[in-house]
Amino acid sequence: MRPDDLPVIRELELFAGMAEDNFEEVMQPAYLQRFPPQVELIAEGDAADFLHVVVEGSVELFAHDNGRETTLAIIHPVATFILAAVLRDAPHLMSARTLAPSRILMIPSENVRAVFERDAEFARSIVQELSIRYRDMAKSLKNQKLRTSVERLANYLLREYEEQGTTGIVNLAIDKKTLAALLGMTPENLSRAFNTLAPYGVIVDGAKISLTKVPDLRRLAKPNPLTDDPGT
Amino acid sequence: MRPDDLPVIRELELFAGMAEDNFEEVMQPAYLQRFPPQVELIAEGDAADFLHVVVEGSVELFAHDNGRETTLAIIHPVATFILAAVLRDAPHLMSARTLAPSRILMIPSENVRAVFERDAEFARSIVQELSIRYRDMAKSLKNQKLRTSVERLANYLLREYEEQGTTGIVNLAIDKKTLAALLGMTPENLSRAFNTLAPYGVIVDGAKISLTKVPDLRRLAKPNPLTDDPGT
DNA sequence: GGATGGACTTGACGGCGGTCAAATATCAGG
DNA sequence: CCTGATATTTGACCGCCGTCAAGTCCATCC
Repeated sequence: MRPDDLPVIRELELFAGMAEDNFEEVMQPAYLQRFPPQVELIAEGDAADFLHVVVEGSVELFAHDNGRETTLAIIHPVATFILAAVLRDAPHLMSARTLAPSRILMIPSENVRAVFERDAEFARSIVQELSIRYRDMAKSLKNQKLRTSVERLANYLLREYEEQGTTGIVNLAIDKKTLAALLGMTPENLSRAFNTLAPYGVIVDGAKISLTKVPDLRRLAKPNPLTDDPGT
Repeated sequence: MRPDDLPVIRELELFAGMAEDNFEEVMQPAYLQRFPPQVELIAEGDAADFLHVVVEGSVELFAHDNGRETTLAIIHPVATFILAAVLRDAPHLMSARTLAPSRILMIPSENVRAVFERDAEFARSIVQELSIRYRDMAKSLKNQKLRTSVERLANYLLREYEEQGTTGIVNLAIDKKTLAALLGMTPENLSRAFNTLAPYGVIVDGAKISLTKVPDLRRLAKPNPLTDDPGT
């Protein structure tokens, strides 16, 4: 592990409050590994042996059922994933693969659980993290059940627009195929959804999306903090 | 509160492990109230002032966006709901209404949070509860994104079939309109979905559903523990 | 028993979104 | 710069599912 990685991880909400020696105990057996893109880190049904932290790159959480596959979330640095499975010592409900070249920190589950037992501050952080994850999942379900695919795309673009600093340009961090799966549609349909949004000032140039009529787009999307705002 | 209610609540996973005096501290300011059907207990956006426990009856969790409404879950006794909002002291993402005449226990959020701070066993239980809720939500999202409406209905029937003791009869505990919203479709479409399942031995008589060809139905539904099994 | 209202079903129709196939664009190697 | 592989777009078509409207069924209340 590079010496300058540890402080970044230490500053994660999840680890920020815990006692120093407990932090060391959790990190000591952990190891940081580099992965090329498209490596499957976790398969649905596997035991949750490690808590994962994306230190660099990005990770897609996806799942299968019948022959179909869908994307449930994209994890960007620095963030943890699959906490719930680790805490319950239960099989993973989702698979995970790297999207970009990534560095992943892997902490043995038993160490996480052991320190959770005796560090009250860490327990508190875990509860907050889990609550956020639960609420994000609830928002995704609302998004999926209550909106059409065009509305989901419009809201996604507006969210990225805010996060990327409200310049007129949104850069898609993931390829369109993955975006389609995340938004719950096929790549063909995503392409058509972009065309549908053209009259609302959405101009597509590869991964670079220009938004020239944000108020119009907002009127169409009707964003709702109780469905869209992540991490609250 | 009736004297025989307390032991039932005490036995909930969430409260079972905590110290007796802490349990009393949580329960002392709580109050148990009776509600007729179709009363809105919570509205989306409200502050989470109370942790709720369904002691008797049933409660529907639902949400709005644009003009649309959908059902996200049905809570049966004895179980808590909206834990995550309480723990984060954040606005509710979902509304809640009684479906049947119900008795609801309401525990002030601050008391829950206060005891959480100092009862490690209670903290542990909360983490387990939250993890289960998170995973159930993830399963719902998979169910919704990866299955057609007929498949969702078939899997719902098979789950009820198991829970109701694998007699050939499944009794719908909720009306068809609510079931349709829970499964993410319109009442009209639910009606058609039942017809579609007729060749698979699904016979509808009001709220009484007979399953006469369970193996056939199972072949169609392809149930998957990682999508269907609740509470793991 | 008949009337009233709500729950549920059925039919007609249309649109959203999926599938399949082909065209086009993009990009990494050579 | 060329080439194959991959990503994306487009067109044709169709099925699933939503909407609207009109039944039908059923429980409840005179």
